[in-house]
Amino acid sequence: MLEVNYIRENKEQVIHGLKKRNFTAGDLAIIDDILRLDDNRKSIQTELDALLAERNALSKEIGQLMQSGKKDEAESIRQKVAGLRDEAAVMESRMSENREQLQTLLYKVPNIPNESVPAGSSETDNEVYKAWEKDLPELSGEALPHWDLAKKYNIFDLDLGVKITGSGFPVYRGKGARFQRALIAFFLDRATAAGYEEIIPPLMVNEDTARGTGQLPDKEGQMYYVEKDDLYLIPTAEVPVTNIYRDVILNESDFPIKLTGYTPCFRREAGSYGAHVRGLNRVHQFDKIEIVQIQHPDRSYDTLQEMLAHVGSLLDSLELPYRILRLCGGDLGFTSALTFDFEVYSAAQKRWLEVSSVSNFETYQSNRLKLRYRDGKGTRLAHTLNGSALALARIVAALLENNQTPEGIVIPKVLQPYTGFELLN
RNA sequence: GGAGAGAUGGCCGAGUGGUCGAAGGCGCACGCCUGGAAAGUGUGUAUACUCCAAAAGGGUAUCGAGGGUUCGAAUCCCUCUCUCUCCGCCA
Repeated sequence: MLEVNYIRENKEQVIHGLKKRNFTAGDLAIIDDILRLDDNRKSIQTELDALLAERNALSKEIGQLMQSGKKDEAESIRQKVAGLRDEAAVMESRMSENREQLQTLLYKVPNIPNESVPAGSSETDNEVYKAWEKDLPELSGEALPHWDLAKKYNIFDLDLGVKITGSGFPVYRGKGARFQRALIAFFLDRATAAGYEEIIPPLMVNEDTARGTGQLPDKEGQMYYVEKDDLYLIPTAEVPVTNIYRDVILNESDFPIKLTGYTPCFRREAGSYGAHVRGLNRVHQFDKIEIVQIQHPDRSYDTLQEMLAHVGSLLDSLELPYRILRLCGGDLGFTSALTFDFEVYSAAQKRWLEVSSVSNFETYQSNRLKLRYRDGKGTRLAHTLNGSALALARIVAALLENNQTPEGIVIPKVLQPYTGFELLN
């Protein structure tokens, strides 16, 4: 979330940013509400602190009087302090009420979009940041979508997943399973080669962790929740991996922190059906390799570019045609300041599939995480960034479709050492 | 799951109602000492909020978390979480 002081000092900028997220004049009233509550909080605190200071001083006096045997004097002060206590109790409850209200409002304010974020209300307004310059692959009339290819070559089975679990839980088999494992290993190797530390995190997280990266309270319905133990299944490795640095104070020399993690990802994605979401296009469980960086605020946008280049190089290696979009204000995630989406072209479906999302959260997550660094004068919030590198299910879909031949599916060269076969048939 | 013990600063560890944001040690930083180092020695070394135009300097809170008793809580009481030991179960 945003810091109140930031909102106070950059009010015009904040309002400008929220407008880009299509806040109406009515919605924007929240900003003044926040500032008013914060003013209120300050004045209550000043009053309360003074009261407590007096109480502490008098209490100390009582102690001294008691020790020197002046019981009567102590008794009279004691009565005075008892009154102070009641006053303080009232003020404390006003204080906590006020703090709760303020917190609730702050949770409702999304991150301020970066200057470069285009205006717009939906995904159709996203800007093509880097187009695909070469020709798009064309397949013959017999080309099959990946769900048909999966049946033909026994790569994955969604019906079997329904039997075992429910819809949207694919079962990968044989060479399909091996292909999956090859992609994971390839992506992890490339990430570690690029200097990211490999992490295997827990797949379930507690409430504090889910709150730290912003899944709570905004996206509660997206996560599977294990009620008995009060745990959430992770929707992305971003959640447990970034939270490694929750409540941490770094030194400037620690930057950049680069982490990567492979995990299955669980998403409820309630209420989406149709041709659009067939096959692997949208499932409840999929594998993803995530890259996370924690960086000095002055360098986070360079880091974002570095991460874009990393994801791009993976797609280049896999010989997949892709384009990069800069998300508009209306499509930008709640916690993000700037997000680039990578889309891969699926020749059989004749559409672009989102395979990666790379974002700079600036201080929005770190404020919740209390992730700071020392800069000589005091502590400041660090910047957090993350990106998929890459999400498997849709990459698999695109590779199956684009690389299909009458003999089988051609495995990209870079993956062959991992699969042990050149043709998936 | 059952029984017991415990949770104090970056780390170890003292502290059972007032003089405790907290002894002592380690670590770290800076200085002295030294040809240089080690040893020795001196000083400093949490976070958040807040007051002040700012600096300096005040104030408040924080001893796992939350609540309570009290004029006053690291210390007493309650609830929760976590850790350790033993037993049970188990990949």
